[in-house]
Amino acid sequence: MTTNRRKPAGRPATLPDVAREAGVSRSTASRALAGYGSVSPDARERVRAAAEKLGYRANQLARSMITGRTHTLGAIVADIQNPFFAGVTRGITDAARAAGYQVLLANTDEDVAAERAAVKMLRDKHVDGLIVAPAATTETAHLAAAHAAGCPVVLLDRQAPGLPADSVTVDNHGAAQDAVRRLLAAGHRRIALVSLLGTAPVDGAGAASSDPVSTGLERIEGYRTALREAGLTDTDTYLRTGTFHREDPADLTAELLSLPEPPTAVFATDSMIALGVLSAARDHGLRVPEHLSVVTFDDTDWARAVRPRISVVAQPVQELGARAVHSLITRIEGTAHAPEHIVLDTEFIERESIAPPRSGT
Amino acid sequence: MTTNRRKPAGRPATLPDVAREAGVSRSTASRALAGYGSVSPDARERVRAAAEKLGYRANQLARSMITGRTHTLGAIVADIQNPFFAGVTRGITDAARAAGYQVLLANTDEDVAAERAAVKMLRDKHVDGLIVAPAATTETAHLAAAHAAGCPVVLLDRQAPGLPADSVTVDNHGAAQDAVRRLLAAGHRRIALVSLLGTAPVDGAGAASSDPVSTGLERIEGYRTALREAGLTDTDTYLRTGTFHREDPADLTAELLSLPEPPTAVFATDSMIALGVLSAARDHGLRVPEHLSVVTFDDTDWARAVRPRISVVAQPVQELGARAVHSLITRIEGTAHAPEHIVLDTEFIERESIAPPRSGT
DNA sequence: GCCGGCATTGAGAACGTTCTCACTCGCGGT
DNA sequence: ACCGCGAGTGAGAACGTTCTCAATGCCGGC
Repeated sequence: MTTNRRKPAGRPATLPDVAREAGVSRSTASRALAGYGSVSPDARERVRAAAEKLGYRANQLARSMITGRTHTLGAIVADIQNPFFAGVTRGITDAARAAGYQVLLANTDEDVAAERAAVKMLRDKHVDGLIVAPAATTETAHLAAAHAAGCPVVLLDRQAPGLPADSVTVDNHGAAQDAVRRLLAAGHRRIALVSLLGTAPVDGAGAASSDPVSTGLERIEGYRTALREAGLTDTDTYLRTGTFHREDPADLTAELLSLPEPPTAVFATDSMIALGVLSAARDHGLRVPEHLSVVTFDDTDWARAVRPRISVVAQPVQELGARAVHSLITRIEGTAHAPEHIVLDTEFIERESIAPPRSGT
Repeated sequence: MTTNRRKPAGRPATLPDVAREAGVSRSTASRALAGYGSVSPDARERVRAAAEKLGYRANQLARSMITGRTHTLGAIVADIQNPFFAGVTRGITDAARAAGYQVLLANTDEDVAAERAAVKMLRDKHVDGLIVAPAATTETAHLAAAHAAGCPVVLLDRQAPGLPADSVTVDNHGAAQDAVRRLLAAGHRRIALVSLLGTAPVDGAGAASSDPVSTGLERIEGYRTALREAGLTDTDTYLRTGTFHREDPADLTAELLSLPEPPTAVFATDSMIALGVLSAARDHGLRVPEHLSVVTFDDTDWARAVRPRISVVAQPVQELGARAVHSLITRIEGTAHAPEHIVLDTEFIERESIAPPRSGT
């Protein structure tokens, strides 16, 4: 009974199949389905019916060959497991899908070489544009090249000075300054900052990382500004920065807490560092906020569920991703215009992790 | 001085450009670069040099048109912001990249319609295969269709009975049973389970969700088995299941804690539910583990940083993703074979969130 | 000297679309 | 009766590869 072998399809129906079924040419079928040019109502309906009957779905690869558009965006982030980037990625995929785009995802682990490789692969696949949280501020030749070659780039969360690309960030300096001010207002004077910056230097050269990312640096500057405002000139005594995959924030904190005059408050530059801080505090038998006040960037789900609930600088993570997508798509579909730098607002969420310092300073 | 306008390239170099530069035909250039057929050492070298000089990169779209392979995998998960899926996605992207594949990502929010739409888009883009954490157990026609049409599917974290697809899961029943046994061993008798299952039913029909996912069900069965083992026949008194986006795990827990005879221990079926449980416990002025013992699936970063540290059933999240990729790629590249069902081991990590119940049962 | 075989090569088709162009109608205006 | 025009249509090129196939040249064996 299955002798009729038209529809069952060994291979999926193509445009010629639809055209044949509808009794028109490929051109007319294409016009009818894509809705351009002019097609008689009759032909249009016959094509529609034929397409439906055969279960026709246009091959996007072939279409992309012609149009030069893949309707695919590349997203290059440091680590999807970091709640910040998870949220950002969520924002990206949702906004992209709403706009009719798909997202090709790549992790870099803050490694510039991995980022370069990712850009290469994504461009080979002809993504229409790139959303990148760059691993380094200065080594951005691959991004500049992509941009120049007509594959627009929008920077996410981080700036890259020389690059004529759009960017979507928050006011890290201001937000950090504000957070530290709150600690100062509670009476703290010995306020630490714990952060992780950049990747391990390639040459065994040095102490600091070779090329830290802008975000961390701005937060540190905000911290320093707040301290100076309060008349504290020695802004780096309690400043601890480590390197990704090398230092553990918990160790950095442990060292701080073992100081003769340990800090009474800690400012963590992201949620994963805050976890290390909390862990170290516990190991030292310190209670938050009685013995140690804690503030961190990023309002993760656990920050409002743990005891005490943690006061945080909340970033609009999903919106960050969504705005990046919109910037990118306007640039893809629109005309050339000067790079725009979108700066979104953060929100300080006061909870229970800040208290006045125990005894006097 | 820039009159020579060969290399500067208005458009990227194509194979004909390379062939011309090397003084050979397209065919030879293609053979030299792809490394098949036979090419003289001389020609091979000239082509290589020409390609390098022009900065030639093969257009993967065009290649895919011919070969029928895109070297792209589709990953369809419920919610990338859930740490479990974030970890799984990390495993997927890493394993895929190592194998020379890219990953197209889609979120479903546990919504079958969204899943269907995602499958459609991804197949239009001609992904070589699909990794899916299906939102429903029975509504899998779109997955079966993809599989039958030569777009292999591997199920991740969840089973779908009728589907002849590979799967990678953990032993949810056993792991849940083991976790509840630990609570029983600590002396608990009133042990609750809090879970979220399926999506809201489309018709306003009913109490329970229409088509819950296998994972949650298996965990519930494991819980029941453990209780029955211990001679507790009434296994559903403290069983609370809600619906995604409708019920809040914290509310479910709050209701349990307000019971005349409240549970002395709670088993959460994933980390986001555990957060709700913890939150509700805090709101009721209950301390963990003194007043309430807590165990959960998923070893997230915060579980070992908060006080008390939470005992968990750790799933090998990254490996789950990596194994799914490997299964999928062997099926893509290999010959047809019977569906294989990989079951990975979980590990119970004992920490500080379990204590004997306060007074008597 | 002839023939079989192998290495090397290039012409051209194919993949499934979109797009440009030229052609044929039918109709209304002059 | 003729022209112009617009709607509708189809032929064919184009996108940038891979792949099939036939042709060429060279070599050694007989």
